Amino acid sequence: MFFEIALSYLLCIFKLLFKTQTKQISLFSMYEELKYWYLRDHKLFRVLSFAQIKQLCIIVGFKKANKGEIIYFSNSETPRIFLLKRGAIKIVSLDEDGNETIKDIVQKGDLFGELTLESDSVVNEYAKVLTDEVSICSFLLSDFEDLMLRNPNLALGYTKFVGLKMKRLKNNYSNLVSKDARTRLIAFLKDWAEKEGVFENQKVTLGNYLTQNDIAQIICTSRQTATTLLNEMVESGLLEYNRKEIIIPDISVL
Amino acid sequence: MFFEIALSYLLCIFKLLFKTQTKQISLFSMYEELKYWYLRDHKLFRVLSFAQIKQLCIIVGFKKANKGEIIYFSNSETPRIFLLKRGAIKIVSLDEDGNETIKDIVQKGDLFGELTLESDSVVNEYAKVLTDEVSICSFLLSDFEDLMLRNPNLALGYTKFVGLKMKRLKNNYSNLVSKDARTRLIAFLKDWAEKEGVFENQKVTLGNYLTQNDIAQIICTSRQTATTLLNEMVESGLLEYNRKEIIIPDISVL
DNA sequence: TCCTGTTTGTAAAGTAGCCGACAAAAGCAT
DNA sequence: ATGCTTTTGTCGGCTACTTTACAAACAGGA
Repeated sequence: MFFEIALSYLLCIFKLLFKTQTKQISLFSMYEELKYWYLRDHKLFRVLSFAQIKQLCIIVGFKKANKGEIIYFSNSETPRIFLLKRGAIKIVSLDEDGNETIKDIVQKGDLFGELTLESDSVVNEYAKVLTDEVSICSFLLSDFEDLMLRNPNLALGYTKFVGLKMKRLKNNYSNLVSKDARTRLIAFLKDWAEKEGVFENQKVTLGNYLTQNDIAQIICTSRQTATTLLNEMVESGLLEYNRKEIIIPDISVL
Repeated sequence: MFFEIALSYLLCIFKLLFKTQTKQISLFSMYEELKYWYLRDHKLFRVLSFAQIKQLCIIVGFKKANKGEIIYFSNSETPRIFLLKRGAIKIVSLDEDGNETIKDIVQKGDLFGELTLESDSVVNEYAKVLTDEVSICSFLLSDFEDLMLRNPNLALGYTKFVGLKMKRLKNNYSNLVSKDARTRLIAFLKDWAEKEGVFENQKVTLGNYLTQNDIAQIICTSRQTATTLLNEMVESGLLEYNRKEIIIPDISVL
């Protein structure tokens, strides 16, 4: 098993600081430091200075969870935005008829939660942990709004970020309308490869934390169809597939 | 042919002003006045004061067009945001295979264009005028960004606005995934009624500027299916339908 | 190790909605 | 009116998918 990333970060910073300037560094300030790094490496917050982030202290929660765990985050008393620091989760929504659909796969470094800045109580969403373990930090929507009001650059950046999400969704939408399941599967695999794949020339290796059922839901088809398509692709040599990893021998011919 | 709306508006204001206070009002300042009102009645800009809007002068273009006209706006040299002042248009996108899909129906008071603040040259979109005539004004994306940087409140408001669009799209998406064509048609009609319908108790009247083909594209089905469904609904008394208007006798039973 | 729940594989039957084809109706310009 | 274009109505065949159903393979805990 691995240590919590927060801990390792802390340790690292701790060591460094001890060597150079042990005196006035309290544990509290190290905690602040940590928050800084957590936010710091999200591109959204790059526009802010070190001092600014430190000052703001908007992170109010850390959380760690293991595979299979379910994290409820919608209709919470106080709306929050979450930042996934490690691992991957899926956002699942339960509609009135009781069937669950995958809204999104959130990976390391991604934000999720009330991204539209308006909490709507109607939707019933929760997150399910896909990887061995995840760590998540969160801040209050209201704090974030204040922060944006004081930093128009951040607001602009955030708007573009939401815009990007929107563009992706639009793309999925038009795929769903005009392309068949096979094409959608290929598009999804390419996407996934681009985001997380390890490239060796044309060969791409993906750590596979999705079941075929997950994949099916993402590309909006039935589990059986997804299974058949995947096996067909394995058959024709486009793919190597098992529960642990997916290898695409040559992504250019996918 | 009709005159440019800007011109006619100008003329109108011009006349009025001449009667009351001819002295210090220059033509320039009247033009400013006009811009003010155009922006003013979009809720997004309510956070700005009269003086602020006047100062900003971000509107750079007016345009008027008639039914059936096509307005190209994507991949223009300088990215803009447009504000539809009157009428309705559809945003159509042409994909690589040459089939056109309706991206959006834009009604009076709505914004369209590079809403995500990032121009992407990939998509090939244009607008087609649906109503007898429309008037449109536009401003430069860069001006708008500057404006937001100076008015964080506006930036926040805009983000929420984009978020709302996103929410709508998400909703459509999940309808498309889990509901059949009939349900989608009903959902669309309800939506439309809410946005533009004239209510008399449970009876709603809609000015119909869409062809059945348009409707079909909006709910993502074939024209034939849409036609059949509509006729079925007329048959069963849920609807009165003709090319000019749609009447829903009782929206509660739709 | 076995046992149990989850995930994957496969087949057959059923179906919503697409597509092509054609005709009638409506709108529009001359 | 007269033609010409767009829109609407209707039919049947077709197909990509869903659903149901069951079995094999796997994974993880006791």
